[in-house]
Amino acid sequence: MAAGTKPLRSDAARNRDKLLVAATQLFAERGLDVPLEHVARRAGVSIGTLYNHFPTREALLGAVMPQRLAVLEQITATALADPDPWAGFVGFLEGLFALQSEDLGLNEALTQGFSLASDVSQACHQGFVDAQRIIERAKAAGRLRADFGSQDLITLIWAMSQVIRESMGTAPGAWRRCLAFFLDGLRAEAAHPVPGEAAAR
Amino acid sequence: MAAGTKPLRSDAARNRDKLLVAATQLFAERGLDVPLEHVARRAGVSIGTLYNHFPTREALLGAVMPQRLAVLEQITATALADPDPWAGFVGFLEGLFALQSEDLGLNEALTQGFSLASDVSQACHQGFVDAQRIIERAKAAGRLRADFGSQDLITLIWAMSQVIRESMGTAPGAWRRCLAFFLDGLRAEAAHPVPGEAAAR
DNA sequence: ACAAAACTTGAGGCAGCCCTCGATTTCGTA
DNA sequence: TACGAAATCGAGGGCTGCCTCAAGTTTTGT
Repeated sequence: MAAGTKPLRSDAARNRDKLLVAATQLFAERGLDVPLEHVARRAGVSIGTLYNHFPTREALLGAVMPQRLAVLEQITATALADPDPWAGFVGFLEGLFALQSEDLGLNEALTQGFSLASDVSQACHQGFVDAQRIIERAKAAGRLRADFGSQDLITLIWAMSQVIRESMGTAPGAWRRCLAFFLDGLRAEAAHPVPGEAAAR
Repeated sequence: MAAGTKPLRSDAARNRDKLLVAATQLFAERGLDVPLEHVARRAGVSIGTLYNHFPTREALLGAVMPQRLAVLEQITATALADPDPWAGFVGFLEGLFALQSEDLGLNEALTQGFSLASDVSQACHQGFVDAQRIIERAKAAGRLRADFGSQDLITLIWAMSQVIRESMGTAPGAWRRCLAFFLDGLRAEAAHPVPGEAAAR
């Protein structure tokens, strides 16, 4: 597709694909810190080959994560299409966290978020632009409390990511209960004055 | 005090103290995974000596953390002494999280919580027994939502711990805003029906 | 002042993970 | 088929952190 890069030799293309598949699986199962040797082994390829295709871990991440993050776009679109802005907002969060509960790597990527490879960080930022529209719409409808900003969404993601990680093994789905509590505090009618303006960054 | 253990030679006792001080500092600064070599170095002692006194990392944690966790008892007592049960509940949470924001090791210990050395886990469990009374009192007063259980407190700790860790560097204190949102969802009058019964464990 | 007991020391072995590079194999083409 | 370029392989060197133990040092009681 892209003209910039020369076509790979057939075996090289095959190996690259096997590496992407293995990396996608292992990042999802074990998180972003999985040893690259494990990725190579699952791909049935030597560690040297892995480094041939992806000279750094970030390069591999950059090839794998954007695909996974793209699923979020679908969720965002569905949320914006919902006639009820509040239901859209809630649906967005549930979709986002459900995704995180199936993919530890995605969970970690969204937590550490923007400090990662430019590809990943790029995709994250784009996602947040869209998310902002969901937030604004729910606020405009008078359902989401007015003092909830997009930095608060990031904070919420930090919080829920951890809940998801901790409960993954013993009680998957427990995060839904936590989210329900949190949402009750985000309704406009629940709002009490809050200290300090939205956090930094 | 305890009769079980023989008195240490004076230099040994001195070194043990230096190790405890160094460990307390470094756990607080760098978290529970800090290399034990660093602890030994800060104590001005060789790594072998550290292992003499504390044969495992858990032993060192067991000697350091209970002291830190004891601070919580004071906070709990203050909370229970508050004439307003809701204010006591809120004060307890604010005290707990303020403590966590000053001590990364304590933060991690409370997150990983019960899977640690028996000493630490012991102290955690005791703390939760007390916390339960704070919760019950606030519920009885009709201020805390009735479906909030002590497992939900653990979940809340998971959530807030992460928020604290992530915002430590850039925006210390940002967690207060998040907590305020969450508290607005915990008031009795904010409660909407919530899915599933309290999570496992 | 001395010897035995208590304690300290730090080099060194182990393990996991990172990454490189020269030898070898495979592919595409003429 | 045979050749050169492209790609693969995996042993090995580097690093960090864990933990041990034989040799050396300090304290203590007499």
